[in-house]
Amino acid sequence: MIGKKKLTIYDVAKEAGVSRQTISRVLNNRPDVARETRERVQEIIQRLGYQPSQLARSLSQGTSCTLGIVGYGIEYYGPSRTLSVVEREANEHGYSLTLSLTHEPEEVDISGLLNNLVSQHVDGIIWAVPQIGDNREQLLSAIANIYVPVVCANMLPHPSFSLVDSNNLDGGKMATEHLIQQGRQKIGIITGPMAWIASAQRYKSWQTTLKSANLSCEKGLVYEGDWTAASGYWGLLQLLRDNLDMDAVFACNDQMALGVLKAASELGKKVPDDIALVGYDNIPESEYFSSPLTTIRQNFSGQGKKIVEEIERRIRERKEGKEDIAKAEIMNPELIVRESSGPARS
Amino acid sequence: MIGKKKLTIYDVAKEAGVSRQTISRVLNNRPDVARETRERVQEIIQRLGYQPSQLARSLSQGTSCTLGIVGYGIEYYGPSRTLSVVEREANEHGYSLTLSLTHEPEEVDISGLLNNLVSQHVDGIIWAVPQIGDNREQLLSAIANIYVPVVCANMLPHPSFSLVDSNNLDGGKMATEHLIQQGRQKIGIITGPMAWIASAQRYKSWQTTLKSANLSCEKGLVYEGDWTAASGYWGLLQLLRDNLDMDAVFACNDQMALGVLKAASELGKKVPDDIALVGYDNIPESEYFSSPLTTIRQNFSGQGKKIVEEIERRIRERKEGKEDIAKAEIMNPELIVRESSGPARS
DNA sequence: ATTATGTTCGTGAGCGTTCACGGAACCGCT
DNA sequence: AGCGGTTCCGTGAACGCTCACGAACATAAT
Repeated sequence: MIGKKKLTIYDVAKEAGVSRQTISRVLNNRPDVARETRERVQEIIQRLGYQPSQLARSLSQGTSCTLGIVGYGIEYYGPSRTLSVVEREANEHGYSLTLSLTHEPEEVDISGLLNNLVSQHVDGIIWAVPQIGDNREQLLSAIANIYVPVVCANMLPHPSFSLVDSNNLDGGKMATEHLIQQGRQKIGIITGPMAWIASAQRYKSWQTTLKSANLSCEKGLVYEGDWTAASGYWGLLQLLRDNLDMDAVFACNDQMALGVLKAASELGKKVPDDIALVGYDNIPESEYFSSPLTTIRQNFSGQGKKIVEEIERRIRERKEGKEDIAKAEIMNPELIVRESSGPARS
Repeated sequence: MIGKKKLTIYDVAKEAGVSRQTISRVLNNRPDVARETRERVQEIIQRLGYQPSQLARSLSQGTSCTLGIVGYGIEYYGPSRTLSVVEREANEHGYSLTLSLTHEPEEVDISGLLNNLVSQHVDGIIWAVPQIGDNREQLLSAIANIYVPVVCANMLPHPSFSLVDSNNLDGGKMATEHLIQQGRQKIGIITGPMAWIASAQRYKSWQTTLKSANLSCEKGLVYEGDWTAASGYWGLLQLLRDNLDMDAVFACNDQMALGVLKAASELGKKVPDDIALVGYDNIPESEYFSSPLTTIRQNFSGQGKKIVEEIERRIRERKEGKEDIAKAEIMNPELIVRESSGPARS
């Protein structure tokens, strides 16, 4: 259909022999149009295949029914799940999504990103980039010049934005306590990059939980990974070299746990007999690892729902002239027990 | 920054004591502006933090610098990789992305989806939903009413749209031939859902390759999975029950291959000694499976690049008044040999 | 001095909608 | 006949920008 021009409301009006405003009224289900006229217009719209321009509508109404979403790492399980759910929910609420991705989280021009979204008149912004390094500060200063509501995932809370997050402190605690309850005495940890707040929190929980159980949490039991299976593999090698008697590992995501399983098997260590293992995320594959993985499940789909609900609420309240207040919601993760954290060899 | 109104070009013009057109010229780097004026205006824009409305621009210029992308299954590795690369490339070419996802590919209103994108005046549409069931026919009839270029990933070619795909026939052939070369005699297959064209193609290649090697490809060697590790697990159980002497399996994605590994280990079958295994996709984890996975790598990042290049070309050629012709590009996958397909037990 | 050539800038119109207003036609009632 | 109240519909303006045109002025060429 090359060269065919887009139909406008005028074309429909001419065809129906009425004014553009009458067409507009039909399109928006307004009263003040005779039933006979309405039906005739609807028929013509149908026949011509006319589609009103959302663009012109946005300009005229001052609201675009579009949300901007900034994401990171959507090739990984958590972020892509969140994005998927957010899209579905947004759609259900009548919103389209404009997608921006940060590919290298460090050197990104956050202010430029957000301004770009604002220039497209998005009604709200979802910031789904995890807190890494100082990007929270940058975000805060960028938000200061923005007049649409912002909802974040995976940040420390702040009054300038709404927050929906999963409780990493709780998750880390559950994982560690579970290993202790299984009778493990020397529990190592393979963290994600420490610049990630999620990593830091899980690590901190591991530390405090061990401390209060009077177990060792010395530096030698910590390996900083980078979320990849490779780093889990090398992590276990190093931890075991330094701690021959280590009998459990908390891998801060499931991919690294996979690497741990591989390394253990190469070293002739049995999981869970010799080494108990807990992961994080509950990726669908984790149940089918060589030792089905005990892990922490985050409620990504619930998080996605909350995110959209929250942004919808703030947009609505603004429209009604209320002062919208940012809310924070921290969701609880859940321990999924499988075989990888079974009892120690007797 | 609640309540602050968005600045318009008029605000800047008033502040600078010139007309809106002069501001517009500065914004778009047009000539016909005195250097002194230009610098003064730029300074004022900076100081006020003025951001031109992309919306108004789109309406006025008839081009939005926005691409629509329809995706499916972004919680899986391939689609999310593609999306990520496409976003980056689009950005580099100055395009924003409007994201739509189909969550249940069967009952989706394709025409409505595309019309929705068109009503937002996207300059082009990327259809990144795999061919499943009769969605290609639906897509074709929807495209007929659309006047922006469409580029598809993972479909059978057609003159109505450009195509960037990975060669599944080749991939299936490489996998199967490799197993034959390794001396395997009875090679089963665990496919994805047969409604997916990708599944059907990989299956077909498996079949013809075996036939021309005079090996069995009977129905009993085929199990239709659903891409999940679970289906790989059950698939191997069933295949081995029906074929005690089966010595190799082609799992049509890496997740299912993981399930196969699990089932094999439970049955006491060694991989690759008793059963050789080849997967498909080369997900990052596959190297760390209990037996490092031989698999077929698709060049997702190359595909993403081609997709954006192609749509950019068609948009450009249209703008120049040329008649843009749809192109098709089928990229070759690559065999990655690891241990899971090693030689048979002597 | 006159004409041609640039340079710099402003004005009207238009992109495709919706909003706010007002007008015409009809009804029933006094 | 005159009045108020509905019901239905159309016109001007606005959203924020760009395009096409032309005006004003300065400079250079004849």
